[in-house]
Amino acid sequence: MPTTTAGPAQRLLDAAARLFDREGIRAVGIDRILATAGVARASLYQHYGSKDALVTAYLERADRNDRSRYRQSVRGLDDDPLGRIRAAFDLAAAAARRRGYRGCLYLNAATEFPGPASPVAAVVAEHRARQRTVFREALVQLGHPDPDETTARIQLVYDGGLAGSKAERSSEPIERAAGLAIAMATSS
Amino acid sequence: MPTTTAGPAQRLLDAAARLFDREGIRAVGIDRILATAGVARASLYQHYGSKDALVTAYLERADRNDRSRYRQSVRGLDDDPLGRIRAAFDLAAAAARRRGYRGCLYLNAATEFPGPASPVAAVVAEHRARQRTVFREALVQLGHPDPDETTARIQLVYDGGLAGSKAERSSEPIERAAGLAIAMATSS
DNA sequence: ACATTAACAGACAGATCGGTCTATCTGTCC
DNA sequence: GGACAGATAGACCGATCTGTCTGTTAATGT
Repeated sequence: MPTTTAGPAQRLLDAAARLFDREGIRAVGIDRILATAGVARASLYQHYGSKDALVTAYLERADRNDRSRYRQSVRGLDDDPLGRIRAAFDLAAAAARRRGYRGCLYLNAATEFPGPASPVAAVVAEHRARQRTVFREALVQLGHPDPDETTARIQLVYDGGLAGSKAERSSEPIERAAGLAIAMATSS
Repeated sequence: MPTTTAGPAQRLLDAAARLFDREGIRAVGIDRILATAGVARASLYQHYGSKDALVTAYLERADRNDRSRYRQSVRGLDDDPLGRIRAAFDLAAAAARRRGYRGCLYLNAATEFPGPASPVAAVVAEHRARQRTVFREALVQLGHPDPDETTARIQLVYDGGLAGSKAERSSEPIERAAGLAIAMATSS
């Protein structure tokens, strides 16, 4: 059995991710996704039930992928907390260097689907909480005197870096944010 | 002649701003705007020609309003550059304290209308350039040794503050950003 | 060989989208 | 009073939206 081609559910998610990332969620209709994925209309509703459900599935998979990429890039850095912080920013910087970078995928989704009750709000909050945990654990391991405040500051420059890189279409802001974050983490 | 009620053009802009700010641009259709403004369909196309044109008019008016609010809040601060920086952040913090705050209006618009060719991209870029000028002039007046890099850093934390306040639905991030910006501006 | 299942194609429904049009009404200026 | 400009209401257009439905085809397991 040579690799079976990816099933419809997978292909739908792949297509949705590509289109959502490039053009935004509301701007992309079901038909575009179906055509891109080469999947029948009925299959989408069979597997996901609605576009909204597909959207949250897309966000959740993105979060899973981000987490796995991060885990892979910090392999062997258990004793290098600063390296882990740097790795988190490096991943963001790599994303920002890609053509057509549109900034933080989660904040973008929150922009298109406002309201705390929205299912996307939960995914976004979870993503950010995990992100904070990464920073905080590194700071604690570094013996930083004020890990809470510094975690908040690092997330601040992280957010600003992504927003700036999006607006200026340059990786410079997120790289500058990385430098500031490292400085914050190592200062007194 | 007692104040004539605002004309259709004005009412349309008011209604569009209210709805766009709360729900996003793509999420709001023409009909909702017309109903909210109490304006006839033809009047919208008479005055603006298209929804896209209304959107850019909305952005441009927001920018004008922001600028005027800033100018008013720095009246008398010609010799207090630090006060001007603080004023800029205070305005943002006041906005972040309002219920249903959705973050930077311009970045949100850029999210919904990606593409450097989009007419909103120009308005966003202009807004950000003017913002940088405010910071930079204050830093120069302060005699800061590296106004360029510091301007970039202040905009970084400004962006991060707005993004964080949006995501966390709290004014805390933008207030933290204000503190960092002041520190950056006053440090050697 | 046959039943079951999953995916397929595509028609269809109802709503809404942005945008155009006609026709009526209201006020103002001459 | 009569022309005119601007605003009104609302029908209408084609396109597109999400979602449902019918029917067919292909693969699977027993």
